[in-house]
Amino acid sequence: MRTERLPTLEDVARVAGVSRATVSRVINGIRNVDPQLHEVVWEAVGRTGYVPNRLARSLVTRRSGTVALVVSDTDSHDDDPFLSRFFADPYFGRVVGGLMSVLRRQGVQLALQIVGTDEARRRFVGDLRNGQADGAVVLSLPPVDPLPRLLTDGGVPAVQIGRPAEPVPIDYVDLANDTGAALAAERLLSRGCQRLAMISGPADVPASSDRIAGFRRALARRGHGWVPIETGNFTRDSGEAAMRKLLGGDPQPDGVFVANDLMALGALAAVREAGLRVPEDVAMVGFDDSSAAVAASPALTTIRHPLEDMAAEAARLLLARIEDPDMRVSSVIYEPALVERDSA
Amino acid sequence: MRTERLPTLEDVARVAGVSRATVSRVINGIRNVDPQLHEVVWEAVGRTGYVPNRLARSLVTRRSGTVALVVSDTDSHDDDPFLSRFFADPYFGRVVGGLMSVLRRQGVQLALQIVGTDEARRRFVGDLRNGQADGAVVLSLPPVDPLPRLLTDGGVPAVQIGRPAEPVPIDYVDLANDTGAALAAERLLSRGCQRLAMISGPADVPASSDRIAGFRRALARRGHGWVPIETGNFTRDSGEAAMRKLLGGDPQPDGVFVANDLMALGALAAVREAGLRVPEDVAMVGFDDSSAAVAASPALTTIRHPLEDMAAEAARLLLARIEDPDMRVSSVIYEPALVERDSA
DNA sequence: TCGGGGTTGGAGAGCGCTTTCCGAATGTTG
DNA sequence: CAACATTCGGAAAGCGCTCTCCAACCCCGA
Repeated sequence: MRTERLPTLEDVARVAGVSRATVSRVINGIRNVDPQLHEVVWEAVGRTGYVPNRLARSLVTRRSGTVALVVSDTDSHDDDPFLSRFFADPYFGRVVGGLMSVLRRQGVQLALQIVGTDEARRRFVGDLRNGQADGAVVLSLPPVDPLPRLLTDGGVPAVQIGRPAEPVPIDYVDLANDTGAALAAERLLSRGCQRLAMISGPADVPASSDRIAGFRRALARRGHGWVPIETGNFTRDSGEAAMRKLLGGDPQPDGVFVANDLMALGALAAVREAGLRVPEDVAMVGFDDSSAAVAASPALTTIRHPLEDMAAEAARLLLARIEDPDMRVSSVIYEPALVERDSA
Repeated sequence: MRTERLPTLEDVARVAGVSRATVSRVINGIRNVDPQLHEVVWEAVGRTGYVPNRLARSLVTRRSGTVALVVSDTDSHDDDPFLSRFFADPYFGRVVGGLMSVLRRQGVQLALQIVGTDEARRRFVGDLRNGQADGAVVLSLPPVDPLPRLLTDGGVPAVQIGRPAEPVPIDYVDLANDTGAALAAERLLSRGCQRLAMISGPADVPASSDRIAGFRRALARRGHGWVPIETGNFTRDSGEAAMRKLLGGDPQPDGVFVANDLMALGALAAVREAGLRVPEDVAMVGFDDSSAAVAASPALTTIRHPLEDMAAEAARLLLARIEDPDMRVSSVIYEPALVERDSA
């Protein structure tokens, strides 16, 4: 069976006794076709087991029925351990799941791309302009990423997940990171914590700086001034290290907002190591509501965000822009929620 | 910039003052081309910003430079909550990461597909035979899946991750699930547990039945007879329920092997609820070494498997089969390892 | 000087599909 | 019944590329 040629339009046409053009019309549901012929053609399609060749079709229509999910990284070469960690994190899968939930229904395919160099980005944009995919969902790893600009300049429909660090006229969906941080601050305050602190992510990534800003602003509004902030890099170990530093400081914090659950896991360990209890001595709220939050002990009070919904919206936005490239550039911001558990 | 046509081979040829054919030869690195012309052509390519149109190229070469990662489900229709859980699980991402680590290096793209119905499967195979992708990596969700057979019958290069439930002449990579279970059994035994039990996954999925068989066999070899086995479905809650049943039984187990970490989390809760301690009263070993294992309290002793490596090997296997479709069908089995932590 | 073998590069035929353009057939009206 | 509008289906021109032929040309020995 291997090498046998698949039936083409031509074959179906022959079987149905009509021309290629007619078969094409029937398959694509263009009216102007006698209902009788219509039926004859469909039968021939069934009989031959014909499956349209998407490649050939795309070549002429300039529509591929595919969108690309592009992970944009900088200077990453082949064995980037950071990338591998990125894929292992549920974040990636949740995005894919959210995208798929809407794309699938529209019969749109998802192609995955990683671009780690400027050359790769250039080719990627070229491929899209060549019709390889109809648009792109962008996942930026580095804080500042040239890709969104390249895409918009190239006239490629694109949606970014997460606010772009630099202003670029691109559609995006994002989380109200500042609101989430404020939620955390209020939680800590309302349980009576006096000496707050924060463990943040890298200050140059937007999600991170928004969380810092939101936390600070919420405290300021409640009359609290400066608070110590230690910077981690979203890994467990960096959270542990940061917490150690915080605990060694003066005053020792009695309430900590940690910018993601993974770091909070490390922070929890550091607190335990110091012989202190959570939440009695140090209250803690995380961010993400990852599976680690439930597994942690004590279970983590944290901030949940609807990543699947966000990704689904990104897909819808992208589809809309593909349909109408002149649509006004827009962004959709989702609100996070506090999940109360045992750590604060 | 939006609608401007991209340069084609023809354009490059005109700029370089040669024929289309020559440019094609240069781009594809076919010798037989005067070094001087070679240079002229490359310069023209640079000057025009030419990017080959993959679609057009694939149409004629019947090679797409793409492989498909297909998630095969049955009777799943649009909003399958199970599917969404599947994507949120690190399993999916780790597979993608592993695949990408080798595909990327070869300049091969990954396309993601979900097929939930027989019709979808049929079209999928048709698309592949039409050259949409050069091969497929199969991830089967249901215990028995018609897709592998369809693929091999259609002569489509394919590799499955995980042993197929029914014998199908398809390449696959798998984990020595039985060895992993045996490792768990030995650990429990060697710490002096007398009354062992197991919480398994659905008995009809191969990974699950292999773990059951491995566990039973290891115990038998050490002279232990029948042990109670409760069946869960790999979710946290099912693990909790199963553990409750086990604890209500007689004799009450003092050592439990749980077929994945997520269920172990639930089991841990059930033990705590019963007022018992882990590992003193009940020792527990999980499976997967997921991030939940570290976060759990006590941290889970568990079985680690090299999923990224397995996926990478799957990619290599697939590439090899694409290269040589007549290659002997093969499978690669990976050995798991015990990760000692606090629960056993 | 001529002919043979080996290179090079161009012309052109597709890959499988969509879609414009037209002629034929049918229906409608005065 | 002529004149026109309307519907329908076929022929054929591409979409951008690869690759098989084949003609032109080179170098060499006879």
